[in-house]
Amino acid sequence: MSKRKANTRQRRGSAQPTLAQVAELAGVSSITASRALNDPERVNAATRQRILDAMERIGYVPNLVAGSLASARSRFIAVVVPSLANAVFIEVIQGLQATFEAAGYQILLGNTDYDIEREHQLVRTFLGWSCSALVTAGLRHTPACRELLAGCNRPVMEVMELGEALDLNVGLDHEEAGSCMARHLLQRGYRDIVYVGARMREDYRAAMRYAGHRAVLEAAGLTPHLLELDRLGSLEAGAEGLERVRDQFPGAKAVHFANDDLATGALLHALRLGLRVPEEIALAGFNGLPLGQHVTPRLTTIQSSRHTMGRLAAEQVLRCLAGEEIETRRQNVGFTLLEGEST
Amino acid sequence: MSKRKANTRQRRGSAQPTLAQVAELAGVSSITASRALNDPERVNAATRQRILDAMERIGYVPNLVAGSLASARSRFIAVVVPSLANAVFIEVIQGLQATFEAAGYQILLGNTDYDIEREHQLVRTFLGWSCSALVTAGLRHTPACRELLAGCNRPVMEVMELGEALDLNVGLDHEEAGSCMARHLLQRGYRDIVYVGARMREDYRAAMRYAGHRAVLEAAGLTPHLLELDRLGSLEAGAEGLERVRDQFPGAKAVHFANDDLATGALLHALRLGLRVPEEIALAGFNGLPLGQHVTPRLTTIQSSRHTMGRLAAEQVLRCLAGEEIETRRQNVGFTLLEGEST
DNA sequence: GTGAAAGCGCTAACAA
DNA sequence: TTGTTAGCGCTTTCAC
Repeated sequence: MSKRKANTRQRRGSAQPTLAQVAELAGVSSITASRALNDPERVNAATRQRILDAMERIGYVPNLVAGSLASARSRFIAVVVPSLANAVFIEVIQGLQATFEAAGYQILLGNTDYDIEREHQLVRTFLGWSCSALVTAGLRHTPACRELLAGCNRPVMEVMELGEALDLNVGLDHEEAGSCMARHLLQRGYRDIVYVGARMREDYRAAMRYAGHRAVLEAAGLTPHLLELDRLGSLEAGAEGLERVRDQFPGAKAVHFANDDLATGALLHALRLGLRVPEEIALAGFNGLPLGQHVTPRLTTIQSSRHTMGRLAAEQVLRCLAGEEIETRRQNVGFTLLEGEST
Repeated sequence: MSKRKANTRQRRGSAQPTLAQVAELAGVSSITASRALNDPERVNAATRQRILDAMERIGYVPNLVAGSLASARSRFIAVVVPSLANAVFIEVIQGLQATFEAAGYQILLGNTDYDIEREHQLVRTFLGWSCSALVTAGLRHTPACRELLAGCNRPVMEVMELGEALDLNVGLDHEEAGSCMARHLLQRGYRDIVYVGARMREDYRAAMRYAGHRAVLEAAGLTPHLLELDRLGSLEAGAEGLERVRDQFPGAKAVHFANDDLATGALLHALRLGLRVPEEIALAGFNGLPLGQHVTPRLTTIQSSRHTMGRLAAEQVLRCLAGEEIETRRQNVGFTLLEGEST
């Protein structure tokens, strides 16, 4: 055969400097260069400095994809939420992010738009990225998704509500929160009470709160009234809710809204209409968003600790990843009734 | 030597089914199984079905890390924002996410907490993940970060403001927005005007708006007054801002706030104090958040289109990734003055 | 339409 | 403290 024709076929070189090049420049093997980054203590200080200098010199950026493939772990935490339009999820994400990023983990964010099929698909994708753990908002999944989560051999954290969790669980009891507010309204003397929800098949935690609300009213011998809006919670929807309550339930004295967006929207709308709150109509919400606490009258609502929920969830997952023994796999962050002047 | 002792050292098997196993079960080679997923047209329909059945049967989840390493591309889009506490960034992210996810890309979200060193670090990390493109909020980066972005050979999109961008740019002219509001206030007859910002070294776009505001006032022969708060914008901070303006600038007739959170906080606080708006004090904001449009009086503000900004940015990046020729690398989404009753 | 071989860039395991 | 070797699971290239 003619000239030793190298059998190296063309390979798309990303043209990025590699660890091997760093190692060569520093006069060490690539594993030593690797250790200089990932396990600095195990490398001689002078050697390490030479390696770091070499990296600097050629502009080395570690290829994390290759590292993950080799080590079969990534520093990704998958976070799956149903919506980004709701401040509540954003705050949970903030709590998660601050804690995970401080520990060197990256968040891989997925938005299901309240579609559990989409959730399943996102979970598959994230598992395909070898994420270290998964955090999902809520306990409801498709059977296939549950199976995937149960068998993935990674910490799985379900936040927001409490219940039969797959693995770890941080949240609050929404039914109890609904009851709490209903009891408050009864205690204030209201009898004609309407609960207003928005897309409760999707926002099923609002339906749980309604269940608690309803149980209290029924136990008191009252008829629960329900109005469901066909759009997600917003100030706009709250205004519409108030209009429709006045139309469909003219005798209503109090309205228990599924969340603060709705309740504040209704409250601001009432002020616009010149309705006296709570004299003519009392309004209550859920979440304890800052907004409701800045309007006059202040909104009566239930304070949930979203940031804490995120932080606790992240801490628990990190503990799990560190191999620590987890004693309490379920944590109840509770809630507080904020009595404003709107009831 | 004794028995053919297999020289296979223990390797952490992730124990997950692999494409090779799928292929074996389906009686094809692994590359065919790969094509059944990534390039279905090139595989015989019956064969493809056999492969998909096999995947289903053994619960195959594609290892995207391995795929990315082999192909040197991921379906990640890095998105770097300075804060998640600000609704504005959330809405841009929503616009980006909806568009990118629909095109099969995942968002890798980074939060710099207004620290451009942290931004640099995040950009390195994301490049290490072979992200397909990067989106950053703003044009300000460390020199090293600029260099990294300029040389990374991927689409780089800078959103929020307009200017000397590295590659692609979608945003609005903040200086002009500040001028626009200042002109509005002058036109309404206000002369004693205070601009209230919050941490403007970090939120430098607020400083740009102030520059526009200031230029208009100076051109009109008026003295610009500035009050800077040492915390990020919030309803709470807005209330404090109003207090401090009344204290430090007793003659002030109008307050131009750097954003709607501040302005609405001030407006709600004024209502609480029983101050008449705009008779005793006029208040204006920036962003056009729903909140300001639901209070009475409605807040005069500037509407920016965050969702559109995100969508346009994503569309532009996708076009770039598809290899299309980009004619306009800079897009101005503009803004609209919303005249409420607060001025 | 399908397959064989090579290797993406890194790290685990073992060895010195 | 450092190095050798193998291979993570997939896709590219080239060949049929």
